[in-house]
This record gives sequence, structure tokens and C-alpha cells, in this order.
Amino acid sequence: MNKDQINLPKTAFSMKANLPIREPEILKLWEKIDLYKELRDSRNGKEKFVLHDGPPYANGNIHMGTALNKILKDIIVKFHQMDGKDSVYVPGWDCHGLPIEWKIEEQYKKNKKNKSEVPIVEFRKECRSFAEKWIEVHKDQFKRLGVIGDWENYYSTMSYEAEAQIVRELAKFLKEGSLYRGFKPVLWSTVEKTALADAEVEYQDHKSDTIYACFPVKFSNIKEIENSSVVIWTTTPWTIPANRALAYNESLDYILVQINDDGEFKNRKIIIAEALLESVVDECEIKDYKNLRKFKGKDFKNTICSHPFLDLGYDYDIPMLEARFVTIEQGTGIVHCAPSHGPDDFNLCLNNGIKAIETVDGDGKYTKNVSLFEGIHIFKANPIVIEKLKEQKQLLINGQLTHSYPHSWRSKAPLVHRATPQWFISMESHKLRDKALKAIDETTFYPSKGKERLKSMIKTRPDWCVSRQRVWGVPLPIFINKNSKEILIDDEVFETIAKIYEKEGSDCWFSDDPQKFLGKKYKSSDFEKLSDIVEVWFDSGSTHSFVLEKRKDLKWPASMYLEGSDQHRGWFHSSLLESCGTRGKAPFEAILSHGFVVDGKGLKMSKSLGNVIAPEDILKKYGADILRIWVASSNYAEDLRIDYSILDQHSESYRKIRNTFRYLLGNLNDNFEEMNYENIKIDQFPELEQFMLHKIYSLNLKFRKSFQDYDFHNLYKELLNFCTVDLSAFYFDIRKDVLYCDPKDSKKRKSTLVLLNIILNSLLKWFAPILSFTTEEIYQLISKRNKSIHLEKFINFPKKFENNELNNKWSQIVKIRDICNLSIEEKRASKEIGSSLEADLEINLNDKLYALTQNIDFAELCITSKSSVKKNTKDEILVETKKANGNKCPICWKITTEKCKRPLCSI
RNA sequence: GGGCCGGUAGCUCAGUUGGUUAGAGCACACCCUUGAUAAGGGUGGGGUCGAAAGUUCGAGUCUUUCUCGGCCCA
Repeated sequence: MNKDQINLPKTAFSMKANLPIREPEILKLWEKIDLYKELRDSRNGKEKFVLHDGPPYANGNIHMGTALNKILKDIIVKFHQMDGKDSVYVPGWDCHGLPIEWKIEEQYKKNKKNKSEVPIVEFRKECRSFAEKWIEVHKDQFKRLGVIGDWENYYSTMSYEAEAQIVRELAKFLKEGSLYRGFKPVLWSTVEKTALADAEVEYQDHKSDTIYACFPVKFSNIKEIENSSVVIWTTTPWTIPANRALAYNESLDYILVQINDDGEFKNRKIIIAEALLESVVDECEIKDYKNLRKFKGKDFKNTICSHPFLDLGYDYDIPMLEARFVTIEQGTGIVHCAPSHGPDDFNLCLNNGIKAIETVDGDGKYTKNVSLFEGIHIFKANPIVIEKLKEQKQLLINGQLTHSYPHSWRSKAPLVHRATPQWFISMESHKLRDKALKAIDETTFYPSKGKERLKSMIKTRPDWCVSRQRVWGVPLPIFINKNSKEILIDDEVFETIAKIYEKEGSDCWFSDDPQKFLGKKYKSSDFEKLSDIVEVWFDSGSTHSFVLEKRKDLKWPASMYLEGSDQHRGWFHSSLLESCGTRGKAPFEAILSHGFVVDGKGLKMSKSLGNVIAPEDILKKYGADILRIWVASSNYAEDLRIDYSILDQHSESYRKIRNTFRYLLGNLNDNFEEMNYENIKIDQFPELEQFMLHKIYSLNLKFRKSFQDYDFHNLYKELLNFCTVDLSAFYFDIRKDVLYCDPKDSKKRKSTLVLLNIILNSLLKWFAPILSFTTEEIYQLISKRNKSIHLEKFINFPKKFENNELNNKWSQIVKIRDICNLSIEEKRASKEIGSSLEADLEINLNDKLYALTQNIDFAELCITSKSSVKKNTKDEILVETKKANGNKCPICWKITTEKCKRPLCSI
């Protein structure tokens, strides 16, 4: 017997994938054929699907989160492309902002240069080239993942076009009047007369004055407290003149206490948190007191107090507001709030309609907004405040405390929170909040829980502060009239600025004569030019305007925005607000959000835990297709776990898929035939082939459904199960006999080859969006039609593939086959037989099953040498396995008593 | 500390309006095969459904508390 007598599989498709070596070669091919351009040409004029890229920050190497994000985007883009749409992907980068400024400053420090000595324009140029450098690095890293996009014409927030359009967007808010000047506290050094970023702050011990002060209750729903006082404790007495509110925690218990000690406070009633009674009594040296009443914090609702300086002209109401930041760690359980002097205070007050004002100037002196104290330096104000509190009989006690306090890293001077002029977009003045909430309702979310998440944030967020006192960003295009103090709002000026930026970028704002922007209409000497820049979330929130709207190949709104779930507060949020403010609608039709990448135990990756895996490590060890399988098979609605054992599992699955392809290619000898499925005469096929066609048809239905729901992990599971269960362990195993041992002109063998063709074609297309490299490798081997698998479309299977009746019949047959396998296994375990071809099956079926399986050859299906079916009165399927009699045919290996009848065997 | 989300075999995931003994693939073990061969087939062992309490005739599924983890906020 010679192996040439049978048709063994033969293929150039190797079993070993060697992805880390092979994938870069495929990348070169895509580059050579200019795949992105081919993709566009192939769908010219078709319905567009635009997944608008959320720009990563152009800084540092990519990490697993970025890789996940880009691969998920690429999978979706490819699905829509293969669905026949013009699925355009334009990657972008976010370039302005503090992190890059810091990197440049760090370099200065290393070279002993001082930032203040460097001209601002030069500094910005360095920031720009830093970002440019990282864009190039990112580009290569993203391409390596198999992501196809318009890499040559990417967008960036620092392009001249972007900077110009950001000015135009701001102009819309300015013209409308929703962009207004307000005040917001920032950390401020009165010595250097400048704001400091968090990173410029260091904490040191500092000795502060402390006071326990009283705020008389003016009105409350708890009538008993109306003639008593709420007590607060603070380490910054100088902020008392700026007090606008008191904060309590609704979940705490509070008590009303009467002081009986002789002195000014005899018979006065005070309110403090119950848990802090002991420490307050102790510190305020109260000897004799009585608890009058206990109540819940939530009962404070609607309580109004008076300022301790009421009689000195501070005659405004001090509302009590609920705040979670109030704790019982220290103080009285009630916190004094000066919105101009603390971020917590500011946010709480803003959410309750109390805006911060300028109470202290740059030098640290009270402004005219603070009566009694105007012109006094805040660091000299504590004794005066204490004196006045005493005078007003509102001071329980004062003292001193050494605690950790923020200082300037340069001058080492203590810092203060000071309200400075900032620019805000109002959530209410032009109904931005309402518009945004409506737009959310009109958006589809994947997973659906994203909708509520975004909504609850929009519902409660305060006005949007869009100004920053930094350097690397788009300058706020604002001139203020020196006399009237009014903002200059003039379309011509805004457009002039935008036009200039389009030509030369925004650096000139800082270097050139302001007259350049004002034109002939205004005199620069009449105006003050702002030097603030726009916060970067406004930049990226505007990408829809300078990318989606400006580019002819895209559309507005985008079909989808897709980012990590943190972007509900980031890019989803800012894009929604920007777009609703300027266009009244969301810039996206759908939002897909994914979870975070965590380690195999569900913990976040961190250097200290040593559980960080970089995409680069995975690419080197496994290849991009394994990473892409990990993305497709994970449930992105939750956090995604990854470690080497998980990747090992996926590469096992990959091998199964690869070998499935290898079997198909081997038996087709790498000869793939295009065929028109409508013309296939299905009824002339054996039932097994018809059954497989039905399987393919129904799998395709599941595939379409999963794809439409962006339910990739179920889609991948279906495909993998098809390969292992339906193909490898069933169809392929059964048909090996026909493929190897039937003559090439056998009708059965030919119909099998038709099936293999169809299966190969189906699998290639189904897997292409996920296994972008491997499917391309195969496609290059077999197809002469297109330049790339990614130019193909999904298959429309003819309805005639569907055959539910046959499917019902065959699911019975498969059940019988399972029982046959159990029976064979028994004999194998007892060492009576080895190979299933040594078996002779005796199957007992009830009337119904017997009638149903008249035309079925169970020996063929169970890969045994012989089988017989008998009628049985019981409903149970009974199978008896015997050892087959006879001699083994040297060709087909079947054991028969007669001479083997098959043409190839009859030698 | 608060808000939101999540926890089903070793891994990735199913699990319908609450209804038999909680499923699949992979991994693992054993066996077979040596004509998909660093492959292929068969069989099998794995689960207190994060914990506890409650509602119910009945809970992986509903409620509460706790716990662990993640994101956002402070």
C-alpha cells in the first residue's frame, strides 16, 4: 500500500503560526497595496459608518487600555466595512495640556534652565514637537495591532485648523452669552502672586489659629433651635468674612446643648454633632451643660443662619447645605463655607446657586467686596476676626494648631485658596443641561447602563470652567474693554483670529501685536487681552467640529463614540456639552463604553503590584491576533482580566482555529473556488452536507445578531464552538474517509469539497474583523479576486440553506451518535477494541427513530466499520458494540469479511 | 467617605417572566489514533452560583446587610 493511492491533505499553510514574525510582513503588504485607500475606493458612495476616534493623549507608550480601545474600534470598523458600508476611521490625538508642559519643564530643570526666562512662544514650540514625537510613536504601535485607519491624515487638537475651529466654537458660546466671567478658588501664593498647580505644592507643618465660632439660627423647620447657634471650627479665621454658607452631613446625629457655665455664654444654646460633643466641650472648656435635644442631620434642611458679623453689616442669609465632605474627624460636624476660599466650599455653593466672588486680591489683601476688612492683608486678619467675634459674643474659644498645610515649592510660603477670575459655560442660562439630557435620551448606549451614568453626571454637574492659567493650549479669544469692562463680542474679530490661526497657529496670540487680531475696527490700547488658555476638555470636546464636520470623508454626527467607561466624565461628557451648546444635538448616534483592563485576579495593574502587562510584551510573545482574540472574547461591559495564563488559553483556541483552516486548505490543496451559492443544487447533496449548510445558515443568523448588538464575546464563542464541535469533532472527522479514500471523481467527495469551499469562505469572512492577520495570510494563499480579505463583504447565504426539518432530524441522529460513542468507549476501556474502526455497532431504536433513520449509515457517522439498526419496543436508545469481524482494508482501514467494495480499495 | 457597576467550574462566557439534577468551549485526567501529527478523536472529574439573612411551595435569578474588586467623585 502506497500513500499516493489516497488523497491526503496538502497545503502551504503551516501549522505553526509564528505570528510575531509573520504579522509585520502582512503589515508591509497592507502598506504596499495602500489598503486604507483601497477600502475607501471599494465603498465609494455607500452608506457611511463613522466611528469617531477619541483622541489619546500624545504622551508615553501605549498601555493595555489603549490597545483594547483601538482593537475594539478596529473590530467594529471592520465589521461595518464587511457589511458593505463605507466604514471610515480617522485616528486623532489630544495634544495640549499640563502633562506635556510638565515634561518640558522637567527637561528645563535637568538642564538648569528657568522656565520664566524662556520666551512663551519658544516653550510652546517645544511642547508641540514633544507631542509630534509621541504621535509618531503611537502611530507605529497602533498599526502593529492591526488597526486600519487614515494614518497619513490623522487629526490632532494642535493642528492649526483645530486651533482655529476651537476659537470659532468658543465664539459661539461668547456670542450666545452663556460663556461668562466668574470666580473660582485656586491655590495661590501671595508672595509670588501666582496660581500654583497641584504638582507645585508641597505640604509642611504650619501653625494656624483656630476658632470655634457661632452662627445664630434665623429660621429652621426644627423650631427648638431657632434661638440657638450653630458652632463651627476652622483653622482659617480670615475666611470668616467670606462665609456664605454652612455645611452639615445628613447622615450624622446632632444635638442641641445648653451651656450653664457662668460668663457670656451662660444659658446660650449651641448645636454640634453628637459624636463630637465630648471634644468640643473639652476644648471650649465648658464645664456645666445640658443636652436638650437630639436630631438627625437631614432635619437641618432649609435652615437659615445669620453671619456672626450680622450687626456689623453682614446681613445676608447663611443657608445650611447638605454635604458629604462633612465628617466627625475634627471640629463640630458643621463646616463653615467660603466659596471663594475652598474647592469643596466652591462646589457646594455653586451647586446651590451661590457663586464665588473676588474677596482677596493677588497680593493677599481683601477687596472692596469685603466690608470692614478692605485693604487688610489676610495673613494679618486673624487677630482682627477673632477680636470682632469676641466683640459680637460669637466666639466660644480660640487657640492654635500645628498641622500639615500647603506651601509653595519655590518660596516655601504658605498658600491660600483664592477665588480668581475664570471663564465658565453656564449649564442653565441657555438651557444647556436640558439640551444635553434630551440628547442623551436620543443616543443608543452599549451597554445600556451607560445612559444612566452619563445622565446622572449631567444632571448634577456645575457650570463648566473652561479657562486655565497655563501656556500650552488654545488662548481664550477674549478682549476686555478697559473702560466698560465688557467683553468684546464681534464676529469679525473672532473670524480674524481664526483665519490667522489657520495660517500660523495660535502662538502669535502671545507674541504679536494685539492690533493684528482687532483689525481696523478697534484700538488695541482700549482693550486688555486675556492670556488664559482653554481647558483641554474643550479642545477634545470640539473634535466633532474640526474633524467630523470639516472632513468630506466623514459625517456629522458620528455613528459611534467608543471609549473606556471613565470617559463618561471625560470625552463623552465634554463632547456632548460642546455640541449641545453649539448645535443643540449630540455629536454621536451611539456610545459604546468598555471597562478597564485588570489583572487575572481582577486587580488593577500597578507597578507596585508587579502585575502590569504591556501590549509590546504580548506582541512579542503571542502576536496581535491573540490580543485581538482576547479583546473579542472578553465581555467589555465589565472589567477585562488579562494575564499570561489567560493569554495561553486564548492561544490554544487560536491553534484550534488555525488547524481548522489548515484542514480545509489541506483537503482543498489550497484551491479555493468562488461559487454562486444560489446555483448550488442542495438536494443532490448527502443529508450530512445539507445539515451542515443549515448549521452555517443558522450560525450566520446568530453572527448577524451578535454583531448588530456589538456582542462580540458571544459571537466569538459561537464561531469557536462551530470550529471545535461542529467541524473538527463532527463533520471533518466523518468526512476524512470520503476525502482520503474516495476517488476524485466521486460525487460524494465532490459535494464534500463544495462544503469545504463554503466553510472556508464563511470562516474567513466571519473571522476577518477579529483575526485580521491570520485571515489575510490565508486569503493571500488562496484568492486571486481582491488585494485583501478586508476588501471583501460578508456572505449572503441563500435562504434555501435553511432546513429546519432536516435539522430536527439530525439533532436526533447526533444524539444517537453520542450514545454510540459511549458504547464504543466502554469496549475501549475494557481493551476489547482500540480505534473506532474496530467496532461494529448494533443500534436499537423505537419505531419513530427507526423510521426516521432508515437512510442513515451510522457506521459512516460514527466512523466504525459496520453498523446495524434494529427496532426496539423501548423508547430508550440502546447500543451494543461488538468487535468487527474480518480483515482490515489496507486503503480505507475498514474491517470487513468481504473484499472492500470501494473503487480505490479494490486493488 | 459617597455614587454607579460587577463577583456563576482553573480560564473565557451562557443561564429567558423565579420552576426538573446550573450549561458550553478551553484547560485538566484517562483512553484511542498515528492518513489534520508539536495535530485529531472518545470519555470523565471539576461549581455551597462572593457571604449571610429574608420574601416564596420554590431563589443563580427578587429584597436587605456584609464582603471583595473596578470606575467616577470627594
